Amino acid sequence: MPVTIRDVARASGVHISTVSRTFSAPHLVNPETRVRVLACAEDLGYRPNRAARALITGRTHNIGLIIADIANPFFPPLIKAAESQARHRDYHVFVADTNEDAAAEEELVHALAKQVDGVLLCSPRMSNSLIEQLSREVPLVVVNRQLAGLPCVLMDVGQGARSAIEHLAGLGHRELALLGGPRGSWTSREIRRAASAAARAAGADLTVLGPNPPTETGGLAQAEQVHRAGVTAVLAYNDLMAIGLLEGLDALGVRVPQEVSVVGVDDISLSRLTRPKLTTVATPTAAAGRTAVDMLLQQDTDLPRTTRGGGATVAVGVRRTTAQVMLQTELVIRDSTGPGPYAGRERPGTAAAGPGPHRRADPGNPVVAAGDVVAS
Amino acid sequence: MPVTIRDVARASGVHISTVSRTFSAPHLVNPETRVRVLACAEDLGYRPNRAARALITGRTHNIGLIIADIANPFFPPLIKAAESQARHRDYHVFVADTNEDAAAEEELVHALAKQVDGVLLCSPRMSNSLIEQLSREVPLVVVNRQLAGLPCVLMDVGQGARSAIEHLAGLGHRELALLGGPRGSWTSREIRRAASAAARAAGADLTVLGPNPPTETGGLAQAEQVHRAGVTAVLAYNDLMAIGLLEGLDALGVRVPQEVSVVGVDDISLSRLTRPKLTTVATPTAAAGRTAVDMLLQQDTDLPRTTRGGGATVAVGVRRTTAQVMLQTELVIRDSTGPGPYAGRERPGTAAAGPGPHRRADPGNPVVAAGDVVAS
DNA sequence: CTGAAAGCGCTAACAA
DNA sequence: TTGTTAGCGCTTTCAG
Repeated sequence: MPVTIRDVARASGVHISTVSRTFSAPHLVNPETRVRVLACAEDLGYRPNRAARALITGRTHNIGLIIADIANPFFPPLIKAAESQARHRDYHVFVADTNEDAAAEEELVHALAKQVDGVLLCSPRMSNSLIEQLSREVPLVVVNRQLAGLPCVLMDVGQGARSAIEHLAGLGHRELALLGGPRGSWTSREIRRAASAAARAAGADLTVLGPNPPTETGGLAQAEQVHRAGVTAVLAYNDLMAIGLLEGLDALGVRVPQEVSVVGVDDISLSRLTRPKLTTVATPTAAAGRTAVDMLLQQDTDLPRTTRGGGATVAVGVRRTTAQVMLQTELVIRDSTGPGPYAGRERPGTAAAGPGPHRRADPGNPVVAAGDVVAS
Repeated sequence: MPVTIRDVARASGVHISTVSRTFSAPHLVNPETRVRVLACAEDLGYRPNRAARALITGRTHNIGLIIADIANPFFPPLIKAAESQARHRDYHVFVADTNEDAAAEEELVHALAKQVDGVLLCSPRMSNSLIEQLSREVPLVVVNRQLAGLPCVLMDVGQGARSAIEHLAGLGHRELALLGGPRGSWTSREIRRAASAAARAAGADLTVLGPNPPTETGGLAQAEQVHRAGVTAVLAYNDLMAIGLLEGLDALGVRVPQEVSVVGVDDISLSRLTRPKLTTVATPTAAAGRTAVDMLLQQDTDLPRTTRGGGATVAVGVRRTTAQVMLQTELVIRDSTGPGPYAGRERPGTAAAGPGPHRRADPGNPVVAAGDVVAS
């Protein structure tokens, strides 16, 4: 039933290799033959079998996308952008969900390795050394994790956390808390590092609570702790946790932002819909997805996979280019942050309202323009 | 570099066909040989190449998942459940996003057809006849669309819409509006049909506004119309639109539920987070994903794909079983609905508060238990 | 129970 | 420019 190259060859009266060439190297075939073959292919509804093709070319034209949790609203825009970008370049995307489980990540990379030309590892939870090891099995691009020898797409959450803390300190908050993210998260460490430094610089205390699951429940569960700790402002690992915290504080009768200010990270679409609307550090998720795919496919074109004869695969020359791209983040000030107990004191210039609200601007297409290359 | 069946054969001193059997028909191989082969495979890190295998078996062990819009929060839980269920059964999932575009759907089915054993079409926008035609190219399971000859997973939004309208009428609303969904959506038609009938039965007027894009913006854009139409209660095609409407009404200074009641459909996680919390018809998205995958794989096991000799593919006997599964929905009453102008009049028994709030219960694993088979 | 051989759909030398 | 041939990694008859 499925129509193969042979059917087309028969129909157009040429050898199958001519049909093959018509699709994979059209310039090597006589224009007249080409149109005839194309016509036959068309009305037989022929489509090359990519898997069969992959067997010999070594390129599947598929990529893998490994995601910690598809249901976490942070990821869908990234998935969508990655899939769209991949498809524009004639690649298809396997999507796999690991449920935030490091072991599942490893297994998935193995399972997908032979079926794809490369894998995007998004917010991985496994160790750096394991990632490096896996990268010898299949080309990898890592999102939200910095690794020396590998191409990475990073979001500058450090800068974001700093802005958030400065915003809060500027509003007169001195007792701050940080709701940490999950164990193994590079993002969580970055936020913690930057937030601690910024708090110190601003002469504020920062209590770290966590690690926590990066979910609404995770935030909700810490509401009482936050309340008891007597802090007046909280930075959460992500918006989901911030929203959970909002709910928890509401249940405890704590008013936001009058008694406690809350800042999230990500700017998921939900954050404009809570009451109060969430102040948050916007991360360019869609751009990250596009960029990561670009980097993976770039690498893919650079690296010849197979050489005929002997069946041995020979890595020809080209060393992997391991650019690391850092995408900018931006503090979006909404309604969940307000003046703290020291407002107007000690830092007169900045205490009033902070800078005017920013709107998140999702960067456009170009890879390099989307961020700064921090290493290569 | 990639280790093949031949490497394992060499290492364990047997013929490649024995290695092959060790993996695809272990019972046909001497236990002692088997363990030896397995051991060699293990420490060489051998994994069968599924694409090569597919070439001869006719089964790729992949499925395709075609989604109108990954970023629409309705879909991620479905994708997650489908991917998880597929993987449990040793299948991988291609995910593709169509941006609500019917033409893209068709192209994607073609593009994926050869690489998968079947495709899940979720909330398709293309015509029934086209879907039927495509189903001759690759096994299809359709979610949120009813088609005579094809396996479908449906959610009983008709019942849901009826409950919603009855709930509103019971609260004393007589002037109702329906925000319709996108053109080509079966769900939208079902809701409209059921809502109209229920309104008529309750002696209420129902103004239909639409079609609309199934997004927050789509709902927001209709706020003024709703206000101007003078209705006191609105049923929206989905939660996203309902939430947009909430925002729009808020901007117009219209209070919910005091002046206008709003009901959504889907019960996306967001709906518990808006203020007021959204009353909505919960749809069992995760169960739909699982069920659809089950039906697809069931079909896949039923339908032998290839027969050796002559290379012709022969459909052997078995007719496709085209069960249609209808999953239950449930009205979840929260804070966006309240008494209307006729509260307490004319229908004394029901006007007060309606039935107590329900919590959405996501049905468990089993396919058939998850709903009623309405046809087969 | 195991080996030999053919071939899935396709591409890539090599010859003509 | 086209046909011939070998073979990608694997499964599956068919003999032995």
